[in-house]
Amino acid sequence: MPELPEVEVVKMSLEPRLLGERFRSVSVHAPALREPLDRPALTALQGAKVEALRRRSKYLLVDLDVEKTLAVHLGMSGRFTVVEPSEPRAKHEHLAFGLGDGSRLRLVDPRRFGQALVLPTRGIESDRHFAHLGPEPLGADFSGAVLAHKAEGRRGPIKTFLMDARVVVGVGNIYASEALFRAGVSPKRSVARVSRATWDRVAEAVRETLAQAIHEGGTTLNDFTDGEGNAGYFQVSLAVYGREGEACGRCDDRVRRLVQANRSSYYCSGCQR
DNA sequence: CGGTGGACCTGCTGGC
DNA sequence: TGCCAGCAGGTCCACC
Repeated sequence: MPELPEVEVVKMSLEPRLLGERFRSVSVHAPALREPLDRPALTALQGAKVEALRRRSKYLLVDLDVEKTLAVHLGMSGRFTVVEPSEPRAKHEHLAFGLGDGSRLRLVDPRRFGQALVLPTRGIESDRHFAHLGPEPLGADFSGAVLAHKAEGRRGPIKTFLMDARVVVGVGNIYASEALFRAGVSPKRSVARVSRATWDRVAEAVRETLAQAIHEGGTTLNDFTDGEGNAGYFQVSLAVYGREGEACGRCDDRVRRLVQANRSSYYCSGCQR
């Protein structure tokens, strides 16, 4: 489900709802997501007040007034939403925080690839989950020059390269295909054969694709929603992802699918070289 | 050393 | 209708 745009959309939608709220209660229902949940650390957040919401990579960061940050990763199937008090516990509701009016902030994640970590707010960047991460694609530290530099001495296809969080964070399987279509670059192209000017085009395409997806509320393929349960609509704007066999909107070719590093890539061989 | 394949999990869809 | 294979938005790690 969630790549950078989806996490950003969840963050923005939860912000007005959570800022200044206190966690009146904490319920931990699952022993583990990707990692075992730290039940004592999570339950110790009872009474803490939300001071800020941030995003780093695909992690949603909830800064609390006890010098702790709740870091939530949605994995493939996670949903982090506020629901009414009357809403019954969902089948895969692994974690929930009671709020002042009786509603609750809950993490539902059927596949359990997500994470919920309690980390010290100060120095969170040096935590093992964050230390290796590359630049934010929508930040000032990301550019064609950075991509060109990181590609030096590397081999392999550009699509896999863009999905490497050490290179740039937040670009997952959907937006890697979409950005490469926008840039007119084949997902099969070796990073060793990309010119400096093309790296600039790729960096720009990544930025534009992600920014547009955020603007359109993220991509809802199956069940993604923001923090209030609203679906996104970028799926309507997808040019190639999930469109194998359909006509390319830009030339007379048809969209093809191939598998790279065990993931489906979608592209148009007519306009992507 | 870097890149790929498999593993982790549940649920849905399509073919027989 | 049932069963099974294949696939799904992420990430880590063993193995070439």
